[in-house]
Amino acid sequence: MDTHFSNIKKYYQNLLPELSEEQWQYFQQFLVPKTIKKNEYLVEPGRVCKYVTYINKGSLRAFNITDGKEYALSFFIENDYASEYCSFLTKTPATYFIQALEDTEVIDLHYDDMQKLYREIPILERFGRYIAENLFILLSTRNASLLTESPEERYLKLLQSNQNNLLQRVPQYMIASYLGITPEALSRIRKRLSEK
Amino acid sequence: MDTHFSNIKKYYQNLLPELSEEQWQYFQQFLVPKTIKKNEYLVEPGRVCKYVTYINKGSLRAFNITDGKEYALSFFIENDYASEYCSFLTKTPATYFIQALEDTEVIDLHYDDMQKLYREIPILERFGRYIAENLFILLSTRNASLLTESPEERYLKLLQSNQNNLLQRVPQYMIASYLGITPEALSRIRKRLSEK
DNA sequence: AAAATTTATTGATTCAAATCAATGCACAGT
DNA sequence: ACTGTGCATTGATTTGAATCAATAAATTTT
Repeated sequence: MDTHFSNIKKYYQNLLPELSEEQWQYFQQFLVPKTIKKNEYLVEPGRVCKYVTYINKGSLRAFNITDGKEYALSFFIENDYASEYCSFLTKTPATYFIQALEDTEVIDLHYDDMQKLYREIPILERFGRYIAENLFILLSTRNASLLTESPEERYLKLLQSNQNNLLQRVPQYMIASYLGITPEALSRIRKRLSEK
Repeated sequence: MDTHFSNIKKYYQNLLPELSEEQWQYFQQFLVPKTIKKNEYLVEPGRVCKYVTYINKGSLRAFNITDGKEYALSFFIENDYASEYCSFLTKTPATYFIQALEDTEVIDLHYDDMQKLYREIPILERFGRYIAENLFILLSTRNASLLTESPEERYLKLLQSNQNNLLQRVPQYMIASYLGITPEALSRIRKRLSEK
């Protein structure tokens, strides 16, 4: 089996056991593997994001720049789908960057192919639904957290969950901006916590 | 035609023109109209949210209480779907309240019926996908706003959009908590703006 | 219409994080 | 090994919003 596709195949089979081998083979034609070098962009503001991009290996971050300051919106790691999904869905220009944090192997699926596949393999609608539902769940949590928790609480929760060693793989200033604070503020929070 | 269902039917037909009249009739059986009196709860933390609830007339707000303080997560108005959708999707206990801001006419659809309908009328999967996608888009915007904008900017944007006169229908202290600030802070922002 | 309750405004003070600035540290390239 | 660049820490100061407290205005109840 093509090693490029073994992870993504597992991903689909897990979410969608109904998908037959023939359907998968058909689907696979539309998947385009590529690599993104460290610091290169998968998505840039102003351009419509035309792909959903499965991550085989590596990591990316989504961020925007407002008044010269960077704000990390999310991170993506192995087995995630990275996309400026709002732009993708509405065909409007992306509002943020998605950038590789390291050399990253991904698999693209084009918007038009995805729509075509929805028509041809209706069960994939369910897949699209799961994707959107999961993204919604993720964002809901983050939203409640930004609204009701202090930066310190947010940091502690991130520490606890620490998905795929994100904290070890991502520079601290990006974590800070993900938490909605400055690098200095995060440094002080860490100091405060270590003194306890 | 039953007046209860004319709005929701339009809603579905708009989003899903493929849906036949027979399919609609079948679907309609599972819709349960009810009314919620002002200040009553549609959803309460700790209980699993088993319905998605279409709003025919009226409004609701989602909020949680942390350290005795209320935080408004979102508002729902006519032609919205109100639900603690994370709880609904994952069958886990709701984490916040949804409360009627006025006497409100709604139409419930039960989780089990929805799953059943997905199997029986596959095209409805697409509907579920649209719902989740739209919720995701809404939350993305809010998220970026909470992360990158000042309270004053957030208030100005809310003023500009002012969906369905939300600002006229909702007390100021709830708007404040939606913006992530105290009522006092919002009062001062308004004063500052009016002095310009 | 009066009373009671809820909501909004204003002022004084406190507090947490941003900002500004300097230094220290670590790793990458030469 | 040396140099440069990017990242993290620490300190001093400023700033914007929270908090506490009092009053005023608006709504609801009786």
